[in-house]
Amino acid sequence: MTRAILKCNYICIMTSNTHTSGGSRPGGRTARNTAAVLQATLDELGEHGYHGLTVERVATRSGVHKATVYRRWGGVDGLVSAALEWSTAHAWEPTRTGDLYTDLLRLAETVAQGFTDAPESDLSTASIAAAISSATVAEALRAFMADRHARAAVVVEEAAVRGEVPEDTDAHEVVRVAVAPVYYRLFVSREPVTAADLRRAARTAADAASRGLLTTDQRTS
Amino acid sequence: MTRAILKCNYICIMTSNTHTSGGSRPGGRTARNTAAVLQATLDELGEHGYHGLTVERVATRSGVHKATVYRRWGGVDGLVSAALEWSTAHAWEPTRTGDLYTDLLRLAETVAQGFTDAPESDLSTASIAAAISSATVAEALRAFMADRHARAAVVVEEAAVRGEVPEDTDAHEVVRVAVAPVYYRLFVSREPVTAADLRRAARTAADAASRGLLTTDQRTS
DNA sequence: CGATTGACGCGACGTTCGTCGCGTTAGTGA
DNA sequence: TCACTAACGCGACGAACGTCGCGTCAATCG
Repeated sequence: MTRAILKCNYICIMTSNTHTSGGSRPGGRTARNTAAVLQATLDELGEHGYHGLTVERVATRSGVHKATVYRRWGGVDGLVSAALEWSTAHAWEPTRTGDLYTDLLRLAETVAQGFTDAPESDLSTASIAAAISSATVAEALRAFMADRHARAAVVVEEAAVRGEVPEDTDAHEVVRVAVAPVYYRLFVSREPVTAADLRRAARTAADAASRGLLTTDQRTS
Repeated sequence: MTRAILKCNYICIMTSNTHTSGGSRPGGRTARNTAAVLQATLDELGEHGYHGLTVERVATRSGVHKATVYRRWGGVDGLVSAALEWSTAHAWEPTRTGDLYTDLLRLAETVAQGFTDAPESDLSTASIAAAISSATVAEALRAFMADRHARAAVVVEEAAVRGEVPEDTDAHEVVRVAVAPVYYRLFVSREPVTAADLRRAARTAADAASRGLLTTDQRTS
């Protein structure tokens, strides 16, 4: 399943994770192991989820010895963290349609799909879960989300240029208002996420922004 | 630590969990074990968090045998689920000040404190984490949140009566818009949650509601 | 091309987890 | 009060987890 994407991952990891070893010998075998292990981690996450993610299974599947995995990644959390950090390198761009509401709707749809349909949904969900227990994963998730936020903010800044929203609109806050309800339904209230919910979230964020409710100098009592 | 509250829990569990055994013998020993085990679960959650929650430790601390815990609760997820279901019974009421913004602010503050300062913060966090891996906990969390949502919606309905917001305002959506950013920062973007953030979330929800952006018949393209 | 040395493979070890069968205890109802 | 039986206590068991010491391999550099 999803062989094409996984193959892509394989190559990306091989070329981008030479720095992961950090030390003095980023040689071919180490990089090859890194690729195999992270690939196996993603596969295992897809089949058994975060709860069923085991170092022993990852080691067996990747062909790398168990002790090596423990030495280099420290355990399950380290594996998830490494996989998440790789995702940060995998650049992402928001779709820009020239209309703020539509852009935010695409954003919300991306989030919803990213935790349900998408091939990386298991990694995404695992990251949320692992970040609660592990400070390492929490930091990796924070960095990942900061990167995505910075990229997503572009759609709001362009809307400001077009005059759709005030100049001093807080782009990050607009993004938050648009996507937060999606995460809330997925992980907290456990309500289903319908297409109408996504539209409402995007509509609320866009309208609130255009009416100047989400400016940077908002002084709230 | 927090002995008074835990004592309260103890009594509540003893009296309210007679139905938990469900079957034909809700006798004194069973109820006593239930109280001891759930109490130990809360204590362990407070000391070691969800990641460090172990059936064996809960059994030892409660004085109930390990096999019994596995039989009745099935494992760690069952313990968290049972503790969460008890919390649902522990009725909660939102503070009502007569002003929608202030009420929503109190709501957001309650959420933020409920995951950081409060004595039950460990249970709350554990529930979010466990619900990702366990369908049982997910259902318990859904029921819990549905109850809280229904109770919180009152502040919006009263605002509608006062004329602060349109009659056809979607009370649940207003609550969602007010609290979702808090959860988002806590568990997803991993940003700090400041008092200003809480005020902004409440302000946005209150303003959006008063301007008719959150009505039930909102037809979004 | 050969020496160096960091990373890896290997197997064994102690620990913890979750399950099982059986004997005992203690609520329940006559 | 007494028999009944559901629930519990108990100890042992296999399996999986995570760690360790040691021998080997291969990437790097002279």
